[in-house]
Amino acid sequence: MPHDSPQVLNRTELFASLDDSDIGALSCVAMRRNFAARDKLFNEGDVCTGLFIVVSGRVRIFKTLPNGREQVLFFEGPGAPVAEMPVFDGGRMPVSAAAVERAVTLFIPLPDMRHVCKKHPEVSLKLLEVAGKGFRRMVEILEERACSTVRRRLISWLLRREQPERCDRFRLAMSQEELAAEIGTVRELISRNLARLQGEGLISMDGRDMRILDRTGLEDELEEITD
Amino acid sequence: MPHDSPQVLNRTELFASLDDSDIGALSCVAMRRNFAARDKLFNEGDVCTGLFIVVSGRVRIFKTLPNGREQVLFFEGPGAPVAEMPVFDGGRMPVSAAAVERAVTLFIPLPDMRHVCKKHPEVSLKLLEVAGKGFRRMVEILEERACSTVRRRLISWLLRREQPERCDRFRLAMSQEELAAEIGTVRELISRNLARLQGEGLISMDGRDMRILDRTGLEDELEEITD
DNA sequence: GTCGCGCTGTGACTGAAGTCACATTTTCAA
DNA sequence: TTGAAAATGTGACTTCAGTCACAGCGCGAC
Repeated sequence: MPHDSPQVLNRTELFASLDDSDIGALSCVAMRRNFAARDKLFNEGDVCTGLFIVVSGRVRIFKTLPNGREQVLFFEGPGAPVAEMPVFDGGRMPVSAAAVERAVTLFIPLPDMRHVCKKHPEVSLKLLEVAGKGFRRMVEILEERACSTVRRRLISWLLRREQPERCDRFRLAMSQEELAAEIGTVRELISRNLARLQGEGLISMDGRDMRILDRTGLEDELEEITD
Repeated sequence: MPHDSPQVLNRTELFASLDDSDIGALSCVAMRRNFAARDKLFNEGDVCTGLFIVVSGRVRIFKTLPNGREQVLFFEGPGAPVAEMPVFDGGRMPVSAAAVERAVTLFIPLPDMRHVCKKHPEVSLKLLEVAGKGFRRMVEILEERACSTVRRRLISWLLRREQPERCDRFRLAMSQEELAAEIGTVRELISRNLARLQGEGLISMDGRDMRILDRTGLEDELEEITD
């Protein structure tokens, strides 16, 4: 059912500036692609044939390291473009992408995308904006990995993972293995550090049900100089 | 002497597609800025007011980590744009840049740059291409830092640092301190690892004069599985 | 129920990275 | 030349990440 694509595209930041006829044209070439949880959108090394727009669900962008471990780079939700960057430099994908949960996307083939960019310079500017954010995120990851302990990264993750204020209880939506990948370490260290945080009275946990007991205590620890 | 700017801009990949009148217009707004060795072009956190085009000399792009150490991200030489990425997302600079040696640049203010991009969609596409390369480089750095030892990174640096084939002798153009920053470690480990490589007969050194004795031996070691 | 399997907790160990302190060498300017 | 500052070499030590092995535990399939 491609007839609802215009509504979707309209709402994306990327194409917000396009008029109806152009949105319509885009909708015609955009292909709906559905993915089950954990399905791959593409793999590192794949030739880049176009970009995806997330319609529903979330997509995990990650890099598989030579030692077999994974480093999660981004999560993208509805409205966000995926794989936008390497589209324009002709190279292969440097990272992989997989659906976190069942996800729907629109796939826009590279030639069509180029065409839109030429016709609407604002779209290129938006893409550059997205690229900029991606770059900032990479710098952030590098910084975190370069001089932060697993404990700090875990605390930071615990604090950042929910936006609503008084949401100090939540359920871990993933295995410790997966959490480890996101933070850039191994399962055992997650287990140990969670246990230690619990022992120190900073959090409590029952299975995957977590509770933050001393939010300010955790925040304070992040403030301390890293050195 | 802004009259030679057209020649310079003409030769950059970024503006190669512009015609003479547009190059001329750009030249008029481009400001020549000279930097002595080690001068900063800009600092992390600076507001982004435009982009630089390197005319001569080299520029080092780096991130200062919270623990006071530096991680070098890129070196940019003549013709390359610097700080192109964050220009378009309105944010502040996430990284710093400094001249390696005496350097000349052209500074193009943000509004002018935006104007050029709107008028010449190809320039945006080129910028996206540059951004893509930058992203790949960041992934590469992340990969290297995440699962490579200092020894491997050092070997890799020794082998990659010169393109001509039979150039197994060369002079270290920087202090061990600076090399450490580039590789992402500290001086002492550089010193130790160089000493060890020498002890193993893989290289020899006399002060900063280096010689690669067993290139294939070094290459072989890089091949070995990282795990 | 109970068998099997994936997930989790933990102790013991290894090895790399980084810190500190200090000795030694180079460099370069007066 | 020489004297101070910068750069380098090195031993001893600490900390932390990661590995291995193995012991529960929870839960669904049958």
